[in-house]
Amino acid sequence: MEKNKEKVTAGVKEIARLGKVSIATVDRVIHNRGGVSKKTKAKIQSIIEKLNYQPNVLAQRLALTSRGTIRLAVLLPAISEETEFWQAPLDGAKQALDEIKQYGIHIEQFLFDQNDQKSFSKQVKNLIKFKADGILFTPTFPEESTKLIERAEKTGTPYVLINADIPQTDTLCYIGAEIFSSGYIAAQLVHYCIDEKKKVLVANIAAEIDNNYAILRKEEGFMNYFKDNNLPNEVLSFKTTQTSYSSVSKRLSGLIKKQNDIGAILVTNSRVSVVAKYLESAGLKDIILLGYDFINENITYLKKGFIDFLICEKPQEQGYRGIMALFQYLVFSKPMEKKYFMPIDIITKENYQFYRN
Amino acid sequence: MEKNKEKVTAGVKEIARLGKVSIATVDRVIHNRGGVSKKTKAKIQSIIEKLNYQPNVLAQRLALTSRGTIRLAVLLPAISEETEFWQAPLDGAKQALDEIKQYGIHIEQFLFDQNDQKSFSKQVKNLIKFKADGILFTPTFPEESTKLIERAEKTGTPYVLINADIPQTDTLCYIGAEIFSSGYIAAQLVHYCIDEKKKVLVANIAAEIDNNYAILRKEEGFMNYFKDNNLPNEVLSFKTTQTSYSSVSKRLSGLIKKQNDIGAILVTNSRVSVVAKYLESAGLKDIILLGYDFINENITYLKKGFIDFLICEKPQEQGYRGIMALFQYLVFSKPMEKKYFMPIDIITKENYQFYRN
DNA sequence: CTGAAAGCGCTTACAG
DNA sequence: CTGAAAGCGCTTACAG
Repeated sequence: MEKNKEKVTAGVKEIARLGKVSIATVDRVIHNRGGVSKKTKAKIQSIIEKLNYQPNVLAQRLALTSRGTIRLAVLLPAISEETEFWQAPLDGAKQALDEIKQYGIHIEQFLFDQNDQKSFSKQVKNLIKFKADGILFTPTFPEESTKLIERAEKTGTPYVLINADIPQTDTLCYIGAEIFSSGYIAAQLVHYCIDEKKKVLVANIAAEIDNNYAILRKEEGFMNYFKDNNLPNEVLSFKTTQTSYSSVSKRLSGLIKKQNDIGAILVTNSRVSVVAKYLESAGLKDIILLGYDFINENITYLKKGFIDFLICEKPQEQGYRGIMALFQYLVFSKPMEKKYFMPIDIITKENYQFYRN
Repeated sequence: MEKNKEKVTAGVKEIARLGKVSIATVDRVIHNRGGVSKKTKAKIQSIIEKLNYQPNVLAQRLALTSRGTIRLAVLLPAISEETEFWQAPLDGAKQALDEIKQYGIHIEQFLFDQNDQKSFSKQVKNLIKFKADGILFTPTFPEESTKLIERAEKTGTPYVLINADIPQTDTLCYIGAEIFSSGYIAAQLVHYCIDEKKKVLVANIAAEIDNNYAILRKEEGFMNYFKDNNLPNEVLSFKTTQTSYSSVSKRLSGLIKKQNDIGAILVTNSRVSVVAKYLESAGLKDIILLGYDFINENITYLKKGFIDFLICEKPQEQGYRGIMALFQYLVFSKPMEKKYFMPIDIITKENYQFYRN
């Protein structure tokens, strides 16, 4: 390999030489640590600017290695029979950990039952006992989450919300989709796929609905598309807190028998596979079915042709970015972005095999 | 911040201590550099395994900083009036450079006119003169590209192809979409959006078509979807090497007057905005229009509703990943993936604002 | 075949 | 307010 020997960037040493000071002083100026005379500070700053100095991140990190472990807490729903969705953010967090564990990062998991508020509260308590340096979580239960946030702000602990934000709250950092849009675009797809005379069914299948901001907001986005575009399609609503297949299929079949002109069904969360299973058993191939999340059961029905579109928001990347944001913030004081909106991906039978969660 | 002082991972020093050798010897064993007695080597290896030693990448890189500059060459089409598409991979390469320039990486650009084979050949010559340590390029002209590859393989220079592969050639590393699928999925969308009685038009608008593998392969994918699914839609073909608006619009309007039942048009590359402009001027709002690439002109017509779907394959990320792969390969001997398929993204009016190229 | 020492660019006690 | 020195974990001449 042919190589040059010239330096690409000047370092603290060079700045110190030009400024006729020690590198310790240069470091003080760079990081505004104080204890430097105005005159020296100005001189060094001007040199830094002239040289367009860029710190060597490698060396920075290396020098900090000995500082001890940083403890991050992850508070997310456990995966359940109902859905494996939450595996993805956890995988993302682990992937991040692999990249940064060398720098003394430790992650502790606090998993709760997403249908049980008490289990959430309990894990919040454990988390507080753990005294994390940073927190990654999803606000499944808004009230308890708000308490956690208040506590974190009091102790100055940085935190990142993923997957869903808390409405009307000024959270430190949210990484996830703009949920309204994520419902809105589902409606656009329906609009492309069905006739104006057909009816549309919105199905909310979750143990907890009224308190579930993500579901409500998605539905809102969905309905608004029809309003905004003056579409004449009749939109029906279907809600159930009984998420088992037997219960859902029974209620669905009753509804579909009454309403004969349903052209499309949107399931507002990852439980779309339950509906797909019903459509398969009932032989209803012509209804366009849309839902959320790239999980195995859903992919199965996507392949079979019973699910037509899955909308996904890279949950794994959300976990990954969340941990990385905390890391960068804690180690390099890098400010966190208030809102980092993930892309809203459209997955079909023909592109799912290339998708990266 | 609460912190632990315990080490997460043992380093070479600890291994040296346990093995009663110097760290230089440990290093020799780790990297198989030779010059170590069998006995010592075995001893050290067993310690390394027992400790599950993971090298500190930071320190590795830092120690290599002084080794001099690595020179990477980027060979891509220049952006032109015709299309700004190639800005994205270049931006990606620059983004990668920002992250790694501290480690002595230099990038030289060789831009050519994608409608002029001679300009490609000329830049290949310049590139060879440059004596790059690694090459990132797109094989716009397959024959010349093959020559470049042969030369690179002879000199042992690693190279990465982006955006399009060379068919039937065993290239070292390809980063981009599976192009056939990228046409196939366009057909799926058409299938969802139009009636069986409607006709479909495939438009190839490019100065060079017969030699353009990407366009041909996309069209193949598109046609195959209709075949595979026994769709009755008549598929018409439209080809022109005159890419200007005046020429395209004239020919299109002639064709559309003759064929009155066109329900959808697919443009096989980024020139879809030209067709959109025509549809706008002709007031043809009901024709579904699909094309490729997230570029400004296309987004404009997406917003206006004349383009319905854009299919994108993250060109910026392709450039980014390409440079990173070369960097990792040259600096850390990390083997390159033979094929890294990008996701095939579907962009509409309602999700484009969250897209990350 | 092996080791002592210098260096990568930064941060951090510590001394003055 | 300022500087000399040690250290982060690794690599690399150089000496033996």
